[in-house]
Order: sequence, then structure tokens, then C-alpha cells
Amino acid sequence: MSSQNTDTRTRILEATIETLEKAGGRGVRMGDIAKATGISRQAVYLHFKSRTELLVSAIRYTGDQLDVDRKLAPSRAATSGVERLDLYIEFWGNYIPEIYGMARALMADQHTDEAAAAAWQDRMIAMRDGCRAAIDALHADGNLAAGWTRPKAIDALWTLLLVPNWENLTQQCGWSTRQYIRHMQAMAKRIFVESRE
Amino acid sequence: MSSQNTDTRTRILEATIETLEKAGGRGVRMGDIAKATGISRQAVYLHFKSRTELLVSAIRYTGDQLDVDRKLAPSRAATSGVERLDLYIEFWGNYIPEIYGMARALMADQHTDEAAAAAWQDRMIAMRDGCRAAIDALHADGNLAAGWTRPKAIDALWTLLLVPNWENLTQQCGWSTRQYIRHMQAMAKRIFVESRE
DNA sequence: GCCAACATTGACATTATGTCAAGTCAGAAC
DNA sequence: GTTCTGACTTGACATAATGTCAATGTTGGC
Repeated sequence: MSSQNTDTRTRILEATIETLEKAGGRGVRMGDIAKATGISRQAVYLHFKSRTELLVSAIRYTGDQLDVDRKLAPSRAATSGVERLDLYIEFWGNYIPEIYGMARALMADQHTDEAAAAAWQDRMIAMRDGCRAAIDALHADGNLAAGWTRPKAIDALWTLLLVPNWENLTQQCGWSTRQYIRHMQAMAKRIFVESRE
Repeated sequence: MSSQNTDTRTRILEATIETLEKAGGRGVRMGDIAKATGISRQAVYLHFKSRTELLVSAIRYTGDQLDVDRKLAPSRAATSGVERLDLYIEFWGNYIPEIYGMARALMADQHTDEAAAAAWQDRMIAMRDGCRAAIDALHADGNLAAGWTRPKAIDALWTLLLVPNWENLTQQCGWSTRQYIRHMQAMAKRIFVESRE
């Protein structure tokens, strides 16, 4: 693995991310990415065996670049379930916009491409972990609202935070990132946190 | 417009619905629909100028067949906002499974086909009306929870009921239709209804 | 000066939608 | 009973994108 090799691969990934973000994840072809990288379309296939593999690599690369682990630290350090829930939603609400272009491209391929579906699935399962942690923390505090079993609450929170919901609220309804975060936090607390009188 | 004409058109629509439901909305091509109808692929284009137009006609046809208006009557007749919300969610939870195949096919095309996006959008806007009515009824009762403006509450309820959420809960998480309805009703009430002590 | 790795070029296979032109076939009109 | 018309068929083609392949440059290290 010469430095050349790595370098071109990285350049492709960065061109992919930039191109997808610029286009809102719509109608970006392999040729567009090649052109943006400054190489031939075929050369892209020397580094990534398919469009799907490129998209998946790109979304992983973004995760690394954005230092997701560091950003998740606050929510992990939370001292109560409610705080953890709040901080996790805040993290997530700020994270989605940064990956939205790629998310959209992957989600579009999901319906036709098995591999894309699996890849996106994989990312969402990772996100589910954060939901599980938040619900578990709530439960440990004895604060999980009545009517919820832990698994059902995890399912529900996970679903609530899915990208299509963010998409609908921000793109269709015109909510800002800040509004998304504040209202999601409020909704999640009303749904999952036992009110104490 | 001979009866032949109408008849074939109807047969295409029914074959489309059946084929899509059978395939879960995945990988159904114009040729498959033609074969299911018992005519040539080209003949389909004599009745519908594009795949998108066919899908839209099919989803409309389903709506008519299923007599949506009648099914919506209970929620329209509700005497309180809370009841209206409950009944609307019940209607919707029972309705989605019946249109899921087509919904999925339309949603898949959404990312690449402007017309499909507009068509699905149009169906979802219709659904939004039910959300608006429920929130308005709650508000009229003085029961809309603090922290919500009416428009924001409508946006939020609308988003909560979107098909991808149903899809995730039933297909990924394995919830039954009944579970979906009960939990959605519970969540919606916790989110939007003022708790009275 | 030569090798190996990386890229380029251009042709091709594939798969779907959608268009087009020519022909078939049954029934209605005169 | 011929002719006309509308619905359908057949088969060829245009288009657009991904992905494959083979032959050919180009460049840095030894």
C-alpha cells in the first residue's frame, strides 16, 4: 500500500462526500465522483469495487473525520438517564446534517441494492446502541415511564430518531436543527420519562 | 372509451396492486405487471404513460377500493380531541398495511423520479390533513399540551405517523399492527395531550 | 534501463424504462 | 361483405447508468 494508493483513495472519499453534500445526495453518478476527484471513472473501480462499497466507505470515513466518539463522550458521561437522553438527542441532531447527503444516497439505493440496505442498516444498528444506553440509564434510575418494557422503549426511541423523521421535519416542515433538537428532546422526555409529582 | 378499454385499465391496476403487495414493493418491473395482467409490456403504456403514473393511479385506486372515506368516518365523528386522535391513529395503523407494497414502490422511486416524489408527497399531504384535524380538535378542547404551537404539533404528529416509522417498527422491530396502534396512540397522547391532575 | 503499481482509453455487457413502426384481429357501420 | 377503427402484439431501438475487460500509457525506485 504505497502512499499514492492511500492518497487517491482518500481523495476519492473526500470528493464523494463533497459531491454528495453539494447535490443533497441526489443524482450523483460514479462519473461525477471521478471527475470531482480528477481521475477516470474506471480508476474509481480500482479502489472501490462498487458504488455501494464507495458510499459505505465514505460514510465510515465521515464518521472517523467527524470524530464521532469524542462527540458522544458527553452523553456517555451523563449522570442521569434524563441527561443522557437529552445529550444523545443533541449529539444526533447535530450529527445528521453532516451526513445527510450520504445518508440520502444510501437510503435511495436501499430499495434496489441489497448491499446498500445492509450497509445503512449497519449504521442504524450502531445508532440504536445509543438509544439502548439512554433507555437503560432511564430504567436504572427507575425513571422509565409506565407502560414501557425496555425493548419496546428502545424500538420506539430508535424509530423516533430515524433520518426520515429528521428529513421530514427539516426539509418539508422547515424546522431548524435547533428546533429539531429541542422538540425531539421534549417529545422523548414526555414519552419515556416518568413524570414525578 | 369502450368498456374493453376501461376493463383492461382496471385489470392492469389490480394486477399492479397484487404484484406489488406480493413482492413487498420490491423489484417489480413493467414487464412483470404486464405479464400478471396477461398483456404485452407495451400495452401497459397504452393506458399509463409511465411507471410513475401507473403507481400513482394504483394507489388512488386502492384508496377508492378500500373506501377510505367510510373508514375515516369514526374519527371525524369523535366528540373530543383525544378521541379523535386515538381513532385517527387507529385508522391509519390499519390502513398502512393495505397500501404498503405500493407505498414502498413509490418511496423507492422518490429519490430518482421527480414525479414519483410529487405523487407520494401529495398522498402524505392528504394524510397531514387528518393530523391537523386531530390537533385542532385537541386545541379546541384546551387540551393541547404546553410547549406546542398548533403548526409545530401538526408537523410533529404528521412526522410520527410517516410510513418509514411504521416500516421500522413492524418490519425491523417485529411489532404487530396492534402493537403499533396501541403504542402510537399512547405516545401521541403523552406528547400532545395536556395531563390533568 | 527495467519493473511494478497505478491510471487511462475505449469498447462492451447488462438492465430497466420508454418510444416507434408495422402488423394482427374482432366487431361495428355502411 | 367489405371497410374502417380501436386495442393489442411484435420486435427493434434509444437512453442512461453500473460494472467489466483488455490494451496501453506513465512514473518512481532499484
